[in-house]
Amino acid sequence: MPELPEVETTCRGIAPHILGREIRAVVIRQPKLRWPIPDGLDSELKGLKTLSLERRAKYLLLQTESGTLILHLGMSGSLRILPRETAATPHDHFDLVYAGCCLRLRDPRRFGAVLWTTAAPEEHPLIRNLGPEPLTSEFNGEWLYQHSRNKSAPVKNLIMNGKVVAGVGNIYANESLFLSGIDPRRAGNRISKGRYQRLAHQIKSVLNAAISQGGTTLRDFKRDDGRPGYFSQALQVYGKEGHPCPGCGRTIRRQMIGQRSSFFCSRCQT
DNA sequence: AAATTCTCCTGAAGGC
DNA sequence: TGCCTTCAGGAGAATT
Repeated sequence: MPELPEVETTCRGIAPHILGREIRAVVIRQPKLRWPIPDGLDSELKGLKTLSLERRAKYLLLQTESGTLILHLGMSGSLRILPRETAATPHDHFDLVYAGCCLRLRDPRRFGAVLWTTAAPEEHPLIRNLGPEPLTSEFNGEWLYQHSRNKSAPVKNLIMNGKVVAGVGNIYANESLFLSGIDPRRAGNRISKGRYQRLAHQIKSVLNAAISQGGTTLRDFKRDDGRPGYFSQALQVYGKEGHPCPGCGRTIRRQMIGQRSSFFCSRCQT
């Protein structure tokens, strides 16, 4: 599924094709995504230039002269650049047609979103309350420590809470907790500042590593999207129930935490 | 306020 | 081979 690194990879891969280019047409084949694709988007967008494409959390912000298109890939979404508007398959819900290419959203499970705002995107309700980007210096162990003092819920919930830090999904939450030796079930307010510093460091480290792997898949935008990308080779615990822990050999456990599958080693993670 | 539950949807996987 | 059931998963909304 597209987590932050894949969204970042998508952003970098697509931007060169659409920056500065004019949107010639909009095709909406299936408006029923997580929220309906707004009516009248075609007349709204037609003729506008794409000024920038940026990632915020797992959102992509496509800015034009008169507003911003907010895209989210949900858990099965993918964006591709096609040389031209070609025949659509059943889950190709949305196209932005440019003069020289077509940007197409495919999303079988339709958890994604295409929204439009004419206000500053950082003020949009979906963006406004997001915490800092995990790869910025604003996000660090001190930040996690400060935001965990009144949280008795598991630390895994804390780092997956977008108001605390934006865009850390299930895979990277599991991985970073393993790499920092923290039990995902441990209450947020029962973790020392030093351990939070290690955790913040590992979150950055694992996201950066995955982004650089995503970079190697850049050319492969046609890749089917349901399965993990190349970074799956580097996963230590995610999806590894029953496998030996890479650190100590004990069997990796799986347990639901906050309605999410969690994988960990009960010897290495305390 | 914090924590938990519900919800959207469909491909994949498992059972028989 | 094929049908039926179950489940995962991002994240906002509703509920406790």
